[in-house]
Amino acid sequence: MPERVDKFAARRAELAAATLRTLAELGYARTSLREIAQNSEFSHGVLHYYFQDKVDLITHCVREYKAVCVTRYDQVVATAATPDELRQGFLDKLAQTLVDEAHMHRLWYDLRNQSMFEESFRADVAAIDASLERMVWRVVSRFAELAGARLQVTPGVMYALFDGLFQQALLRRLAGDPGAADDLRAAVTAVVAQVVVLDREPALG
Amino acid sequence: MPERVDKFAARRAELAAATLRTLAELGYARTSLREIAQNSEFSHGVLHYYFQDKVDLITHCVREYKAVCVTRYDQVVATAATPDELRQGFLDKLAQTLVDEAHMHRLWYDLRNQSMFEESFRADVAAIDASLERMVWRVVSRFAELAGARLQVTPGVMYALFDGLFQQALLRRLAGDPGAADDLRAAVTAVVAQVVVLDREPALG
DNA sequence: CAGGTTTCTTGACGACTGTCAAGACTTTCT
DNA sequence: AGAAAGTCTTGACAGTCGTCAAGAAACCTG
Repeated sequence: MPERVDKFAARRAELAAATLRTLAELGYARTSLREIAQNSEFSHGVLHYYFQDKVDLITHCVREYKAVCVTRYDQVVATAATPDELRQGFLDKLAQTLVDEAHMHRLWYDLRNQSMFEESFRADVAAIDASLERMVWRVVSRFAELAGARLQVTPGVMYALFDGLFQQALLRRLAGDPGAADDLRAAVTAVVAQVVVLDREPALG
Repeated sequence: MPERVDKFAARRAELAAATLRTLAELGYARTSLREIAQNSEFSHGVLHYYFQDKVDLITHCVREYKAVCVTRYDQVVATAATPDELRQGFLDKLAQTLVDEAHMHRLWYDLRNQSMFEESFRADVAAIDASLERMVWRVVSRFAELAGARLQVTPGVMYALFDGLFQQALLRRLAGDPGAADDLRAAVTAVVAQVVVLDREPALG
């Protein structure tokens, strides 16, 4: 039994990977099951053997996607010993993933947007969004700790700010703007400078 | 001739309105020409009489959408005489449009996301994004002027921050969260407090 | 090797898509 | 009035879609 279920799970993961590739390439609106199958080594019928229907398939993919994303900066957070080291490491990874995984990021925004229309995605998307928020908060709060500073905004606001900056950078990047990554670094740096305030130095009177 | 072209333009606008209604309701992925026609008083064939194809139709709608959005806060900016008045008026309109026009906003995010996949939308979407950026900047720079304060971020960064906050609020609002609007007001207020700094009072040492 | 189970392919179904041409209806013009 | 131009409907086309059932192929177990 355990071997059977492992093989079954492995196939599911294989097909999920093909689905994610296709979604990242074409977007949700133009991704079909036959196209997904062509991006795998199987035929289109097998998808209904491993997944109940299209929503089940995509939901499963979104959940897998979560695990990958959420740990992106954990290494940096764990090893950085100074605020500068943490900021540099974070900005490096941020700029790198903007460039290297642009297609996956646009997929995430696509699916998050679908959840505004399709009730069925809403719960999973909200859970991932919350995970990303915690991820950002881990980075920023650790930075404040190392810098001996206080944070002037809540985790939710912090995440929204970073997400807005990243999304704008992604739009520019996908439009071919070569300065997108550098500008993102500068923007994040500037915003952090406003929002992270040294102890005993309140921002506004 | 001028009457003819007016009538033609009026029909185009009428069909464009039906298209926007449909897109706001179903999202880009599930909007078909027949569905659009059913939301108008005409049959599906007429769309190809007034528009070249589906992309032409949607592009035209996106351009019309722009004109509506971009002037949302102009009145408030023009009439507000104090920083508090401007902030109150801006926050009121912001919270109101979040609730009243949630469907149109999710459509905008949907189309902006499509531009990450479809080259054909990219130029129009980028133009609208730039207009929105200028709109935000008109509000914020006027606020700084009234308050005798300096802005610590660029227009692009400012817009990205506001957009990120608004998008998170929209997600929560569409998920049924009744506190989304109030939290958006609080978040924007908090961020502005960090980013708008009184003259001769630099933010960080 | 035979028998049964799991896995995968094939082909079909009804429904839906964008597009377009043929023609009917309406309006305008002479 | 009739002719012409503009407007709109209808129905069809070639595709594509998600889904599923029938059966082939591969695999494991006896």
